[in-house]
Amino acid sequence: MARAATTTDAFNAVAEPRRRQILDLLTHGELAVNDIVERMGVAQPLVSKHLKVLREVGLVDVRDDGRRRLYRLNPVPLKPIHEWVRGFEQLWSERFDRMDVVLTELMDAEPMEAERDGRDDGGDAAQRDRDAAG
Amino acid sequence: MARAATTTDAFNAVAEPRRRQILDLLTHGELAVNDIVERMGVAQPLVSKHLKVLREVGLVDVRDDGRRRLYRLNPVPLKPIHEWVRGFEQLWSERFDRMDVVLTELMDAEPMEAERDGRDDGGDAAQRDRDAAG
DNA sequence: AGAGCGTATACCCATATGGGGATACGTCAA
DNA sequence: TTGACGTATCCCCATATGGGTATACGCTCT
Repeated sequence: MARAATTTDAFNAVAEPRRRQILDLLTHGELAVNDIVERMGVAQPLVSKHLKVLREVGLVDVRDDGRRRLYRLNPVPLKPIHEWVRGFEQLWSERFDRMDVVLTELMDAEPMEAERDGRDDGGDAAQRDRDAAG
Repeated sequence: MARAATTTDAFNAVAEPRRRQILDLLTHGELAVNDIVERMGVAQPLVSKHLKVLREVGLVDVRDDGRRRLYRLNPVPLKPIHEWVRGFEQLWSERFDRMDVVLTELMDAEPMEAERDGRDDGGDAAQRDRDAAG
């Protein structure tokens, strides 16, 4: 075997930068292939291929408009990704939790946001038993 | 060219199911390669390879423990992913239109937080002008 | 019908991938 | 030191990929 088909799930579909870019573009609303081609500056066939992948994963919907095809974003398949990553969100905040050194590190590394507010939404894996760690 | 190197960014690293699985496992705390091998039931070299990728992307840290190597999760590189996907979060709720139905849904779907506290870190594309959509 | 535009496909290539098997390397146990 | 264990690497393969170019398909307009 080689690698799993990219067209399999959103995770793979989104792993490709150009595909992400397309999704970003579609965020602004429906776009015809050519619009995307222009905005991305890549060959049309390329765009069509990427769109195909996105279509197969369900990240975009198509609509015929005369001789054009309007693509529309369908963010729903991103949900699993969001959910999965969300499980780790607390970790990169809580990393402090039982850390000590880390605190220092963070202090001068990124003093910005992303920590306070003890949200414990649905972190499946994440905090389940991070105590088993130490 | 072929595809971009998987080792390039977290997006790619995480596109591989096994790699995600490893990260999930590491959620419970440090693990030696063999632990992972057992829990996943795949060949050891395979695991080592995946770990290498994860290492290169910074998703795991290694620590030497005698003849074992303990791997530890480092969720930080997931942040960009989280942030990117988060930009779409609203969309898959707003999809119905933009605020009407959604409001209701939000009400009883996630009464929690997750948006208040005006962190607007990386919501690049997403809501920028979803009004251009209609 | 014919011309032209917009898009999808087909085909070809180079390459990185995930996986397998064997093995080298480093560390601990005798 | 020798042997066993734990892990990383090496080499090999099949395959899917992203990209390029050419072309086929579909629709619109004249």
